[in-house]
Amino acid sequence: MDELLERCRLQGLRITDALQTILQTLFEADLPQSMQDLEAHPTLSKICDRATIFRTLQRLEGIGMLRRLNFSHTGAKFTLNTGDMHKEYLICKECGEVQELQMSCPVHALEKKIEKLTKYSAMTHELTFYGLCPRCA
Amino acid sequence: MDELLERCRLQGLRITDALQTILQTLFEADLPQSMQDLEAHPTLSKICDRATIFRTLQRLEGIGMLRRLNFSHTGAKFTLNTGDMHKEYLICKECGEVQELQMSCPVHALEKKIEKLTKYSAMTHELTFYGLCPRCA
DNA sequence: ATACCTGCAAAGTCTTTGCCTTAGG
DNA sequence: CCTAAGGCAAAGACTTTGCAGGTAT
Repeated sequence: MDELLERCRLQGLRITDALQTILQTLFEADLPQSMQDLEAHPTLSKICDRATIFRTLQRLEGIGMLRRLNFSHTGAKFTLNTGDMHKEYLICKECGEVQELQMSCPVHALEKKIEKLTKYSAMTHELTFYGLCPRCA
Repeated sequence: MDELLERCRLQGLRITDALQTILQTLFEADLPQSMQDLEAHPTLSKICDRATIFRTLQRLEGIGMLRRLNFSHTGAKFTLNTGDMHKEYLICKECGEVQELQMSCPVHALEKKIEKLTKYSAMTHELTFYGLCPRCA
């Protein structure tokens, strides 16, 4: 957590209550959070408003600390960017439940290949699985 | 194309001008189309309005004829669902250019495994690559 | 004839901005 | 101090819906 703040500081961000609380929230949440999740967060909702959350997320994404995930149906969600490693998710098409998948990235090597092949740079990818959870099936 | 219409008919959809033109457009377009792309389409824009496009896409997706792709930045796009096969795409983070990737699906087998492991059914996935195209880099 | 479709316009839903104030470094 | 960050309210950008009238089957 302190390390995260340090990274922000080095990138020139000011350490405000909003910033700290947003980082804290994302840090504690084991699943990606949407703007709305954050707006509804008991602590966060008290100390800052929508616009601040929005702009803070924007800044954090800007310095590469956040990964933005674009899930169908549920809209964008954010999660802390922890280096090379990243997780893939499984979403229920019906109720929107998000589940983290335990596996190493199956397309990492492929990504490099595409980078060479297409002359695109700064490659990243998003891999998301969708299905019906047992309850909704 | 006739086969597509036949599938619609069998599913109980009425063969209207809007339906035919939308299918035609998606059929001819080699890349996924967004609501806005379709609204701006010279032919389509003349014969029906936004709401009709929206509802027609909804119906087509409902009977499994469309695949909805949720790309970052650019919003949802649609492409005809051609059986088991599906394509993956590479998007430029800067200008939004969409490029089709020539490869067989690298996570098909994995999908089955996850299906068993998680008890989710009707599994699908979305795999999209993002990068900076040569011009934007 | 009768569901199903459509157009228009309006209501939603989120995301994003402008502008002036506050406060971190 | 000086500039980044925040609050509030309003503008945007799309997506979605209600309702009255049209049309495929």
